[in-house]
Amino acid sequence: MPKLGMKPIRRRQLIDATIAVIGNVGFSDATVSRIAKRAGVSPGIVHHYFEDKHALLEAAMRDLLEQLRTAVAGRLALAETPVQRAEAVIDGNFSAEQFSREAITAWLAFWAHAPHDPALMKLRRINLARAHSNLVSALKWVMPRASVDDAVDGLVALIDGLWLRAALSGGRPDREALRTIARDYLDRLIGDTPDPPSLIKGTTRTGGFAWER
Amino acid sequence: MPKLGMKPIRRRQLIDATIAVIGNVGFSDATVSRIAKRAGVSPGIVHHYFEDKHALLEAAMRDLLEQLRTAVAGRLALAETPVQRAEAVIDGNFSAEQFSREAITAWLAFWAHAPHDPALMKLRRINLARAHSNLVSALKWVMPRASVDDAVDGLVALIDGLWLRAALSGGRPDREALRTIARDYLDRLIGDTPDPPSLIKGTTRTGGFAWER
Amino acid sequence: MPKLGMKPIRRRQLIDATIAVIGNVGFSDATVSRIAKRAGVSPGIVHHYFEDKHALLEAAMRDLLEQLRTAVAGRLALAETPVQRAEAVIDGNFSAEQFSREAITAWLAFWAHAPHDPALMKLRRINLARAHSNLVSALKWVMPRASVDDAVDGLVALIDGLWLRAALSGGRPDREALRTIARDYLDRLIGDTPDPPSLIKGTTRTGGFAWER
Amino acid sequence: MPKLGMKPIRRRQLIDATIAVIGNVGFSDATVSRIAKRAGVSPGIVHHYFEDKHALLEAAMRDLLEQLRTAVAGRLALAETPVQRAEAVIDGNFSAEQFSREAITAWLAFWAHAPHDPALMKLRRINLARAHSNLVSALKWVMPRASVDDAVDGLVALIDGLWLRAALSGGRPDREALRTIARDYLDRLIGDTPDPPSLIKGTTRTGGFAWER
DNA sequence: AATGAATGAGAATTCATTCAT
DNA sequence: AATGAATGAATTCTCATTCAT
Repeated sequence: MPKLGMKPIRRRQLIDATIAVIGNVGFSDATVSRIAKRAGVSPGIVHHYFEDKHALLEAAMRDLLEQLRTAVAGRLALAETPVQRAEAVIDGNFSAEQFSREAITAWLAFWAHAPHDPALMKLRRINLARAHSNLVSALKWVMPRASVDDAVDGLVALIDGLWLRAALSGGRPDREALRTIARDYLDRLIGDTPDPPSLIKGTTRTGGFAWER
Repeated sequence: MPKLGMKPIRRRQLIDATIAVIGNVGFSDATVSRIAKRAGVSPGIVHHYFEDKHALLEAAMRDLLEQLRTAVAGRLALAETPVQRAEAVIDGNFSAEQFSREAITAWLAFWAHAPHDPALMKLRRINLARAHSNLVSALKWVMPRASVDDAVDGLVALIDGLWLRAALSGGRPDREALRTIARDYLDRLIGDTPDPPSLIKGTTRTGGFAWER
Repeated sequence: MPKLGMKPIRRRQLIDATIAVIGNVGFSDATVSRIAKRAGVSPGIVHHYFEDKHALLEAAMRDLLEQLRTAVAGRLALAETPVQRAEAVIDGNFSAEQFSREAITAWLAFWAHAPHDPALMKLRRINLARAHSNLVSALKWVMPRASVDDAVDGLVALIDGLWLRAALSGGRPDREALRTIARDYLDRLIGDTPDPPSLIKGTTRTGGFAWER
Repeated sequence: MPKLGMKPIRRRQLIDATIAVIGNVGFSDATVSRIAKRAGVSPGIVHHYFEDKHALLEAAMRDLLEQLRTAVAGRLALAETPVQRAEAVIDGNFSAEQFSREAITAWLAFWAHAPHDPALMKLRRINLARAHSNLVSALKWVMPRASVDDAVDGLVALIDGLWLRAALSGGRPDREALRTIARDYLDRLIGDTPDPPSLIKGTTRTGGFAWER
């Protein structure tokens, strides 16, 4: 007798288990059996809910990125100035939800595998494009146009590098310290340019800077 | 076909092949057979020269780090000022020798596996400590003592993040662009503090800064 | 093809196949593949039912000893006098169930391997202790106490030696002839001491011998 | 430059190493490499002195049996009466030369493998025939003809069984105790039949027994 | 004579996937 | 829907044997 509506439940269990297992034993030892056991189901059932192992891995990576997107989006919605928008991106990346050890380690495992997996690479591109877009749309107001691209590249790289460090440091990562480093970099990038009041959300921008759009 | 003293030759061949294969197909698909084929030897011989697969992998990672160390050390030897020393670290990290696609991808694969492999983790720690030491000993002369640690953490993370980006971007990585971003971060960290003339190698330091040692 | 509750069935099949294969080709050529083929299953499934090859071998040896134990125990239950108890041990060891060529040869293979395998050695000790205990508890009534231990050691050794001979003689072993030799040794050990009537099961012992307890 | 006369030296080294290795790690783990290492030579050289691994194993078994033959023969030469001849066989089997732990364990390993190796089986047959012949020629003078065969079979089996016990007991085997058990069995077999004086070596037999030849 | 490099077959074991129930 | 039995391919590693030096 088929239980109805199991699909989303099982998929979620399996995705969570996948991230946990990859985080705990690494990509190459994340076997279907181990994942199934962690999810509390039999190994056979996995292929009922996912085409194959690869589809499960991809769904897990997708899920990880979706969580990140949500964390950033939530903060972006509250930001009122360009600088706050950039800070929202940073804060989202170092929010507690993202920053479990398992998740960070899994994230690293996925990226390491991406060069050999077009589907993961595609996710990476989408993810990167979103981060870029968010940061460019914020920083372009507070720095010379010509500097924005490099600044964004640097900021994204720094965030990634800090995640890498978190994944590779023993013990639980110190989110605050890492975030502070990223925030500091942001500060240095925008120099002492003040957040132009005219850019505050909801107001009409009247004044202007040389590098404004 | 020489029959004596093959050990160093074969070990080098196998290490190179390991890095290449990991770079090309990833950590989990880097089988002993594939590595042997790439090295042009039979699979069986691998265990003649390495205790087991793990020993080979570790030797390969060690080799990768040794290459990096050499690249940095060579540049450090030529540096005359603290700032030049910091630049030497950056430049060594983005030198052409290090920056083959295969090597970068392998590097990422190793780090992703490190959390599950004490031997790799140990290498990571040694490597990190060296980078820190090099940068601290340079930056402490050109910025307030209290800022040095965070600055170094940030710089190391940025470099790692830029490598990550290189590993994950299609096509061949643009070393110059990446290096420029790192150099720019360095500039921002030390502000407009000029390299104190008194610190130039070989001269006697007479003047002083608040944060000098 | 039943799909549930296969465990006991498969384990038995595999144990039987193991004994047969060891009996036929010897310990060193008893590969998992051969055993699986003999059991009519795929090589892979073996590890579904046994932790590893060693666990399978140990289970097989255990099974062999358990069969022997049962054969002896059944006969002991029917014995009414000390001498009959000793004879029960002998008869159990030469009963038809035990004495297939394959089983005897496998038995020898196991003992030969035991010095290098603590698990087998432990089984040997348990097995030996049981045989000793059975024989001591019988012989102590019919011979001087001081002679019992050596007598038991001799009897056990003779039985083992006769098994060895059976394993090493071509053709099918002549159980009867071998048993007769062991029985004769027993007779000589107890001399013409009659089974003391008083010791017959269920009767009260009234008379006495110097060596009675 | 070929060293002359290495052949017997190397063969002996390799045979001794083979027995030692089999005694220490068992038949299935006695690899050519291990044996070569134990003998202090390179693995390749083994095939210079022995056709193949099997030839080496056979030579080792042959050597073991030859040692036993010598030990018995030496004692037989000194025996003057039938009983002494039987005792010589027993004593030879429990002489110190034979009774190293390694040798006994190797002996057991060889017999366990014999059923699957015609060459070993042949050695076994030769060995057995010699023991039988020696014992029959002794015992026929001191017991009824009809009993001799069974008596010999029993004595041989007991000796084998005591070796088995020695191989399987921890610690160093107690030669004396084991020999005593075998001697006692012999005593019981021949009963109180005295060694007929007329049979003493070098004398002429005049009297007679019912079972004399 | 001797080494140790090299091969290739075969060992145990793992694992994604399929399938009968 | 779910299980766990089953397969067969692939993986790491071992080993007897051969061979260039």
